[in-house]
Amino acid sequence: MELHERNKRVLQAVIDSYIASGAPIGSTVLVKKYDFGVSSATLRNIMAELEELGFLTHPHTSAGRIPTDLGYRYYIDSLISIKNDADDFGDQLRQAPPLYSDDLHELMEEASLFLASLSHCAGVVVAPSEPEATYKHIEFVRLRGRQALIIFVTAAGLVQNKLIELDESIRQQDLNQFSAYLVEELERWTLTEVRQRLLEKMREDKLVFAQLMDETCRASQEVQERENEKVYIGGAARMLENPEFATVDKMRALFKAFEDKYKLLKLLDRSVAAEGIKVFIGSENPYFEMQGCSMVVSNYKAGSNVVGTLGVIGPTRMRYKQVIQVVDYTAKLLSKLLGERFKRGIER
Amino acid sequence: MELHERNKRVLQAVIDSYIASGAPIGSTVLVKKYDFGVSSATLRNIMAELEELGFLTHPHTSAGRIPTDLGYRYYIDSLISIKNDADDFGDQLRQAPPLYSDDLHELMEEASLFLASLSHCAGVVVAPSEPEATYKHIEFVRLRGRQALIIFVTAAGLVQNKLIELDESIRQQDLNQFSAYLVEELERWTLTEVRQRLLEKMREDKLVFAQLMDETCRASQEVQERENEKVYIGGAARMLENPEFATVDKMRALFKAFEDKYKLLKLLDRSVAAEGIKVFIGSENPYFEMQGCSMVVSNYKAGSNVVGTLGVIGPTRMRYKQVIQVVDYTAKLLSKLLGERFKRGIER
DNA sequence: ATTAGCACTCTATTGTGGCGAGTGCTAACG
DNA sequence: CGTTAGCACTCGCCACAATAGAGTGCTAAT
Repeated sequence: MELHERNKRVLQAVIDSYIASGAPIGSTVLVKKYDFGVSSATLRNIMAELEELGFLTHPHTSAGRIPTDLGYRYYIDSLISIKNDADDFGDQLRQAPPLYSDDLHELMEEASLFLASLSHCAGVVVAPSEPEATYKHIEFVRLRGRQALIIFVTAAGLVQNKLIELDESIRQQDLNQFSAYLVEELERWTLTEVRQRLLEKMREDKLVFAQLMDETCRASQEVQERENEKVYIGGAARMLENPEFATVDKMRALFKAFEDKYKLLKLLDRSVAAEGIKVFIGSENPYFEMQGCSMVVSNYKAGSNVVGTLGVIGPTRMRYKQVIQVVDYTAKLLSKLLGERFKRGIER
Repeated sequence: MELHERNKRVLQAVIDSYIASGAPIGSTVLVKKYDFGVSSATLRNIMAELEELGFLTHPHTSAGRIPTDLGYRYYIDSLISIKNDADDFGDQLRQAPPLYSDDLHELMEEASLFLASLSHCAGVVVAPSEPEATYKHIEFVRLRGRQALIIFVTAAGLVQNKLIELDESIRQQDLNQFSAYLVEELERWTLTEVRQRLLEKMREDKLVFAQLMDETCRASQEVQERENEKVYIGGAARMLENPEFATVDKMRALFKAFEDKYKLLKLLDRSVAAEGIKVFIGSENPYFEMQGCSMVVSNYKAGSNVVGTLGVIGPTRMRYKQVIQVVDYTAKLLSKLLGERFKRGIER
């Protein structure tokens, strides 16, 4: 769909103004704020045209225009040109306090808060999912009685643990030996492969470690599933700063939606495949039935692999230009941190 | 302060009704709902008396009575008798889905959500703080280059980790040996004591492990501090169900307050000393300047030691009878879980 | 001490009219 | 034909008034 140059500029002006003020934009306001060289009557004609095309609407007869979802879509796809724009956000981004935690969980949480504070929306980070069983280390620690802790250290330096029941006959010494064996094998094979090899090798041998191996695989899987379900939502209260959520019902609906992390996860996972920034406007996201919300999401990597998704959820009327920069910057920042720290581990 | 029996009953009736309905209670309502055997005029006199004593107030001349903070205080201290009451909550509590996670972090989060869902308020759990350095296991895992992960397993089965820089000259084999040495010593001594002994023993020996030991102590301290700052807030959105937070400003203030976890921590820590349930009504809690909020808190234990605090934050007009039961039950439940699982570890 | 009765107070709700912003349409203009 | 000035019309917003209703406080009687 191609518009005349002037109409494009009008559409952009309306959306810019509306994003800035939150109030419907009338023709006279445009005349005063922008220099189109035409009268308000002409602008009215243009706006009527844009409305007919579905880019604008107005809440009632005697109100100014506001963008439709389609209008925002066109705005995002064709009208935003960050380069030329005065509102480059880079300086502020670089001045923001960086992420510093060395604990991966905390790092994710920091990232979500970072996103939130810079975008004035809710920040969302989906925990990194690593390819199956790329462990750097596996350790068994006996607690009391039959209970023991199995500890996994992933290639990315993430430490996970799970409580298991262990046969009393297995001594800590055996465990250490088994752990050492595993660690060595994991240099070359994945956990399931190791299991396969171990079973073959042991067919004639005693089967005491076979059970332990199964237990380990099961624990690994469970721990990984648990990890994959993690979604960090930071600064949800930031959303309340926006006047669109000024009614109690809207707020309540919003927080209800945030509580259902699983749905959110599904929604975000959809975007994991393609790289780059993606913007979902209002009704465009089917799972998230929250009205009037948009998402700006991107992927982050560890080394050369895409491992997770992060982004921002805010009102459809958000400062896309800035938010897109924030999300992009954060994704790159997180990728850099993960890459720097654990490059070797991940790339193997 | 002793009231006449009848006046007590009136005060209780007013507060019960107000908690149930949220609207100011008039004299005629009381006559209809309760059987005091007196007319509304007498009740008006009684209520005027109670107001003079500071237990009740009314928002404007032609409105019914609502409790003051002092009124609630008297209600909590003298009028609540759970035993006799029909609204025993025990059955519902026992029917609630239990806490099941074996990961301590998740267990805390589950507990906070458990509190929230049963109380319809926000649930808060302060992470357990264990006495200094009661570790069950310490492990070193080399990542790439100088980086290594140091992993602590506390007596309660909590796994903590911290990234450290390590001299390249130290081989993984040395690390394993050192770890084995530490684990053995930790059976009898705390980490700082081990450090002391090691330094004495090594004075003449090579000092390579002294540095590692220092690093370990520092990491331990940092990890512990990090742990002690953890506050789990579950179901904050539950608060929105209460009509008192129907205005946007209240909501915003509330969530702002929740975001400042540090203040909350301070507030909750104050109650760690004494055992049993405590109720802080409205303005009684100085740090938490949120108007119209009360807290019901208790401690939980691991074995015989008090290790943490948990509770509920909600509107001053909350169902104290139920909430007190919920908090008590949850505290005992969590204590039981921790005690069962890690009894031997903690008690050593 | 308790009660019935009544005047009084204050809130919440509903209805009304005026104001202002902004549109859509028409007719005139270059 | 695109642009513009002018004007009637629509609708939300706000202030104001009128009304109904709930509940109190006081007084006098029991």
